[in-house]
Amino acid sequence: MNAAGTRKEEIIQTAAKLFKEKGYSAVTMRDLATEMGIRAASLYNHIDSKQDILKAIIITLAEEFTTGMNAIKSSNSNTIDKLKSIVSLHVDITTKNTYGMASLNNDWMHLEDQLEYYLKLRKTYEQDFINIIQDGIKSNEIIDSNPEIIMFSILSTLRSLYLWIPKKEELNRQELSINLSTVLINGINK
Amino acid sequence: MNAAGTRKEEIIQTAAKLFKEKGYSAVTMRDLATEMGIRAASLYNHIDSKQDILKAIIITLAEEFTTGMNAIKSSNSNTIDKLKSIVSLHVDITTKNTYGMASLNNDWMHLEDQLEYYLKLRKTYEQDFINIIQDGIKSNEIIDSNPEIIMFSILSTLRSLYLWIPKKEELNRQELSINLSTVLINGINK
DNA sequence: CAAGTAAACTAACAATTGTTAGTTTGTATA
DNA sequence: TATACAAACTAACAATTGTTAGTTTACTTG
Repeated sequence: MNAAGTRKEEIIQTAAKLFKEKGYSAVTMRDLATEMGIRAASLYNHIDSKQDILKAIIITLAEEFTTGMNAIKSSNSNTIDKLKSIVSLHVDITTKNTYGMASLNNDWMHLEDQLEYYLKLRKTYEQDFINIIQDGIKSNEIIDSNPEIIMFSILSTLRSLYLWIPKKEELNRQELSINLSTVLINGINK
Repeated sequence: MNAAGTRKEEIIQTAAKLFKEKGYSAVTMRDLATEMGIRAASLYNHIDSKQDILKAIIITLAEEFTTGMNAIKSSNSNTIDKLKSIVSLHVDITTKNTYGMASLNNDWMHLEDQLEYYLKLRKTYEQDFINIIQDGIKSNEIIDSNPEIIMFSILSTLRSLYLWIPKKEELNRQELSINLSTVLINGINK
């Protein structure tokens, strides 16, 4: 039983929560222990190092995004539907792990051994995203504007979801996903 | 001559650069001194504390945004033009101080004495932004969608500009501002 | 009951942290 | 030439950091 529900997983989730509030560097192992109601040394019965925690949080999420993107790009939907799927992917993952998304966005540079691997996953993700946009421009489905600006604009919003979702509990996932897609794709001009 | 060009200002700008790369907590006074080519203790001839540097970076920027927003909301432009002005405001400030924008976005929670003041400025800024959107919905200038989602979507993109502007040197400010306004306001659907 | 094990503990470490005190150096001004 | 001052320096501090070693506690299982 080395999956969810273990003590290690509890520690990682608690760490993610603290990392969201103060960032990886500002959270001490004693902070984390206090939050868990134990002593700092006791943490090491379950995890190898502080770095080990960060790695678990970030790499898990980055791989989820990679898996999701692979499914989307190999589907035979049109461009608009692919973009809507990307929005849903971010809403889903962020809803399930709001705390972890903060680390993914803000603390990836503190990865040590896994930094290169993370950067590779991110770069591939962004390239896949741009390819979808470029296909949509060629097929005349979306406006012929700078693909990087389009991606940047959408992705910035999706990457910031972790800041915003916790405050909007009344809005369910599907509803948020649809609203966001509308605003991002159709704009707000009347 | 206590403004730009002083040694203190050099230190603050260098600090902002390091803070962008690793975050406030992960940058030590010795890191900063090394980057300046001096010893850590020498920094204290010019600044009061590490916290003092963070305060200078963040509060200066936050007040620039407040000033800009006050000008926009008291203008008698229509909603679309006000939104375009907000885009320009962010592009301008971010272009002039890319490093500082990283601290504003990611290290505000490490403010001590000035935290409350910062939060007040931010809250007011967001409320002004929402008011502009709500006015635009009432006057039928923009679509009747959730105002918070609209603000969140636009503001997320604008707040992420600091990550993106340094990589796009060929694109000038005005061009970027126009492109972004188009995508954010009119969407990408054809 | 005996053995094993998960999970906590105390105590300590070497390194690093922000900061202070006091001093030296070089340059500009009176 | 004497004075002042900006800006660097060395040396040290008390506190905090991540981590290790070794031990104790309380269940669970054979």
